[in-house]
Amino acid sequence: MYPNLIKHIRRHVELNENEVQILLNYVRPHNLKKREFLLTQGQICKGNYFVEKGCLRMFFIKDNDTEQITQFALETWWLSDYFSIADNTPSQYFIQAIEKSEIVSIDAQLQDNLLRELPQLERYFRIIMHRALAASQLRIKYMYELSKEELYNLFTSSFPEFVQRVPQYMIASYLGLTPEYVSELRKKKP
Amino acid sequence: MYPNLIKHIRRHVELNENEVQILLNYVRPHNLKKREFLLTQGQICKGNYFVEKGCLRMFFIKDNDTEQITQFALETWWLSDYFSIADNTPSQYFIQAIEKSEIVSIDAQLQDNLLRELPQLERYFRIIMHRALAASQLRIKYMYELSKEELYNLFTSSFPEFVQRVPQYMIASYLGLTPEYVSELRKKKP
DNA sequence: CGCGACGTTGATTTGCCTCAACGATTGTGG
DNA sequence: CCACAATCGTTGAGGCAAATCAACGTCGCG
Repeated sequence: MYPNLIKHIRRHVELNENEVQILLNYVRPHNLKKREFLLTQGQICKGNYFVEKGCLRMFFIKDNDTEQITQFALETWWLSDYFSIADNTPSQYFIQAIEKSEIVSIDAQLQDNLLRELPQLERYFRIIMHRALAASQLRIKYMYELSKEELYNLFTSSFPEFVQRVPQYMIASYLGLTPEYVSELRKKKP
Repeated sequence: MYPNLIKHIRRHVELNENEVQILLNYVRPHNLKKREFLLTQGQICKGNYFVEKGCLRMFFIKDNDTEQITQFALETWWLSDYFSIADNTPSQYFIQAIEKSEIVSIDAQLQDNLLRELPQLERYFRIIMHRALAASQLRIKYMYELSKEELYNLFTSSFPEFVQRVPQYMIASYLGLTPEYVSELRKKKP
């Protein structure tokens, strides 16, 4: 049951079999088909989502009616609208499965109870949030530092397997450039 | 002693007088003059910095030798290179006082011991990291969503008092635009 | 006073977008 | 299993937001 989640937690804190059972009372499975949604704009984001298997994207709609992807999540990544969860405010985002996916969620309402029962998870989630924040800081640095072309080259050489897995226009969207321009860049250096 | 820090922690978790004393064993004051540095590029970031009074900026140097500001920190904000702390790797950043400032730091090496002595701080820092991550997600959304002009207008109308406090070229740098262009925007709508 | 830090102005350039049109591939209902 | 429509990627022409470059005003401070 959720081997990736349990393994991931145990990489950071202790969790015996009994405690695993307690945890399981608080989590919910979501088996998603390709293109199925976990969250849509206007809803309050109710969960923190862990990818057991598959792949998610988070995006919002810009004024010109195009989708702007802000996050991907692969196996063992957590994904959520942390602003909506923190302030209990309607989300601006959609979260959608890019492919058939197995997701585990922890309900935001119940998370406090869970953390009271298993206090070591305070530590686990602190570490997870810390790492996510580090990643976010680095990403912002790249956005300031690199041209669109450099961003594209860095991303494709850092995640070659991922680039195979998802359509090109999603990579383009995530990097903040147009599909047309990605095409131009690909022609440039094959 | 550090009234803002204690008050800030107590806004999120319980902390009695005895526990405050324990905390004080782990924190260090830094009284900074204007332009003094807490961190310079190449050092491993050793602390998480809380602004009791004053104002910090974090920046790195781009290839064209210009300073790129990535973060400001005002009173009651925490600031650090979370990547350098997490991976114990040399920082790419400088952290500098913009004005005379009183900073409190928690040493990264000792933080684990502190958290073992005061486990409720696991919760406090989880919440802090969560909020910082929410802010970072929102900022990335704005970077994708808004033009430079809209970014500038949003920032100046959101933080009018802060805009008075720091030189204009720093605002420009943080928003990723040139001082010349800020000048043009200011002329446009006074 | 004079020098360095800060802001402004205008001319020119460019990275990347927009728009429109056209292949190639995928998948789906009849 | 084929027809045909989406979906996805490519190409080229033209345009614009914002950068670069250079030069000059101005203020505060040692």
